[in-house]
Amino acid sequence: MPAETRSRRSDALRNRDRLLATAADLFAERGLEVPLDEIARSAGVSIGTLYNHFPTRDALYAAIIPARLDALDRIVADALDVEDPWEGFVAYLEGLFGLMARDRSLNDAIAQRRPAGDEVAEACARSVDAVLELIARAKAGGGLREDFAPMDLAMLAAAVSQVIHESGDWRRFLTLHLTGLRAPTDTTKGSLPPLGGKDPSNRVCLRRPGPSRRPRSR
Amino acid sequence: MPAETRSRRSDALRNRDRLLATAADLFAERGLEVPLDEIARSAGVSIGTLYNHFPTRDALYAAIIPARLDALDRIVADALDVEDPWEGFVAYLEGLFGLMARDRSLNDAIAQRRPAGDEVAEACARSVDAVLELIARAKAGGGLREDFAPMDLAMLAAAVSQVIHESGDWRRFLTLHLTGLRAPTDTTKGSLPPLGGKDPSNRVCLRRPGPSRRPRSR
DNA sequence: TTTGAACTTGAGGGAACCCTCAATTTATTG
DNA sequence: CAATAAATTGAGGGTTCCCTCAAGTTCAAA
Repeated sequence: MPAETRSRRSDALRNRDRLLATAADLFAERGLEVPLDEIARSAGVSIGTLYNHFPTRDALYAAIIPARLDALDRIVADALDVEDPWEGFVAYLEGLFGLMARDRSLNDAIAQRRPAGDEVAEACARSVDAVLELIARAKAGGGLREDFAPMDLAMLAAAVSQVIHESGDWRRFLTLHLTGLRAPTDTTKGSLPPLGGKDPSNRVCLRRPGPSRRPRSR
Repeated sequence: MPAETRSRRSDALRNRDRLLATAADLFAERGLEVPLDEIARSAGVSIGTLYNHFPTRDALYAAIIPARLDALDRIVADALDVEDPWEGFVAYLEGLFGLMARDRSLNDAIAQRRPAGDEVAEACARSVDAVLELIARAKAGGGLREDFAPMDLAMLAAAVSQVIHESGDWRRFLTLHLTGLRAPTDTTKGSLPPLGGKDPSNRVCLRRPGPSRRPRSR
């Protein structure tokens, strides 16, 4: 006889889906601390059902994360596809922080470095390799300073996460961080990208400073 | 007759002092969220007594803040005393963040922009003027980029606060932010300050990049 | 020393959130 | 339509922290 002849009940599947959808929304909007009671209520289900499907908050979050991780993988892949090493590095940062800005739970998850579940840890490890590659390439041919360490990226992520949290203009902040606060000196005149405070089409400036600017396409 | 003929009881004064000292310690060490029960217990006093002296958590914190605000005033004054405008600006940042690193409650207070009490708000306003002055001077003669806005300072404070919170090397982060991530180009070769990862005498690099470096004393 | 006001105490009620489990309902299968 | 396994339910117990207040204690003035 087959291993399992009895299939999952339809209402259980429906409830599970509802819970996941609701939790994803609430986590993205308000962070990881949303009361579980509220998630259950919003999903039109009792708290007991929530616990029935997901014994812990982490289990619930672990069931939501994969989609975000896929997005992250895509961002990393895209960044690696960018020809110019510096632009690729910046594209990664922009993608990652954009994701964090759209989903507060990512923000929280990073801040409290508690990788809810092995799957997350694994996916992080997966992307770490790619990120190291991005960094190496940016150092070799993109003008990233040689003493830049992975720790600096972690600090930057933490920093930007807080800027996002306080509804700051994180793109502006990132641009500042990438280029520094100093005005152009006589020798580097004109090398600073604009900050674009209120610009609705807010993009981090990808261009390298200095005279050697060549347009790039992807 | 005099307005108040009856003096405060000695035990009340003693308890108040103990509460303030204990709360200052705990707030500095663990942030603003320390349970009030614990503060009372640590002070060797009942929770009722705490509430008797300080009806709200904010009232308690408001009674603690002045010392920190004085320190902040001193930092601002010292920064204004620095001759070189850029160095003065950096000295202010270093002082402010150093204060935040030593006292997690400052960190929290800034993060949740809830200026526990008018006194705090007033002191902030007081120092804002001086800070604007520092910024203006740094722009005029210190090479601070012209498009730097107070908002950028607020974002930086938020960012550094998170770096501190996660036990990051905030001096390193600050140096990076001040100078940017790009390696020296041909024209600016040698202008980057060292990051000093494990250096125990960790100071933010105050020197201006470029050839025009003159030592300075205070 | 007495006395009254000032002060302290800590049990306890309330709120928010967590999690469990016995009773009930519902889907599926024969 | 039973029969039964699968799911759902929500009241309730646990924890932590907040805050109050009636009863008790201590100071200091007379």
